Amino acid sequence: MSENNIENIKSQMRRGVLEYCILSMLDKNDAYASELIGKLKDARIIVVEGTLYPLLTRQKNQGLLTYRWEESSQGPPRKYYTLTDKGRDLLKEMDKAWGEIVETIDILRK
Amino acid sequence: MSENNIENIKSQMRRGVLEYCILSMLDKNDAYASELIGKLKDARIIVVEGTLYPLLTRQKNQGLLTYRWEESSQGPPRKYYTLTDKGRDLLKEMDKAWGEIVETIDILRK
DNA sequence: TTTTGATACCTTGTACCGCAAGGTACTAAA
DNA sequence: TTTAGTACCTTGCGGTACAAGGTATCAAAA
Repeated sequence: MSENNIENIKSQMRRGVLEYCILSMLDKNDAYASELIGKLKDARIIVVEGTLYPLLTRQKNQGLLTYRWEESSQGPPRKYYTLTDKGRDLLKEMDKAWGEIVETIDILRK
Repeated sequence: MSENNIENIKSQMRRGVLEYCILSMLDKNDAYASELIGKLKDARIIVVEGTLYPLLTRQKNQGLLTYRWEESSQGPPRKYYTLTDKGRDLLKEMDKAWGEIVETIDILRK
């Protein structure tokens, strides 16, 4: 119950930064969806497929990302996503917005 | 258009921390809704009434808050909210969760 | 005394988004 | 030829922020 509650809270907090995380990761390296999910899990940010796929599609439709298909040596082909210039610009704005929020919370908690 | 987009992003980011902000503020002082809205606005976290009132009611129903009515020298009576022990406990968990997320983003951005 | 402005409470309808669950398809190994 | 692993994607549901509109109290101005 309390477990459930805090999980819910964490999920809420993640909500706001998920887009930011995706763009951040793609800023460093192109990646495909399953890969991103794995990395986020490692970073203790749990995301399920039903969340990520629509998100990537949304970002692509907004012109923040593009993708290309690449064959895999094992398994089906992968859809590698790449940040566009527009995506990079937005990422910079997100950096600023994130910094502001962190700062604000810091002040509120003192 | 781009303006709109970044505002949306900020709104999303706020989304995850709003509950946390409310409990944090009430941890320091009892307060009533309009007062909280004002303080959040000062902290550059914009929240409208239609967001805050249901949120406070939700937190109250979860046993995180209680309230009492107090007369005002000018204007209608005010509903002062107070953190419960349960609310304080949850706040501690939120502190931890928030710290983790900030740390994670920090790593992802490097 | 009635109207206006400020303060404070609250609700309804809409849109968005994360999640659970389920589905398809390709490849390799058993 | 069936099973396991990988990778893609969609549908339905529930929760939540926001826009907009509504009610009530009090004090001061008209």
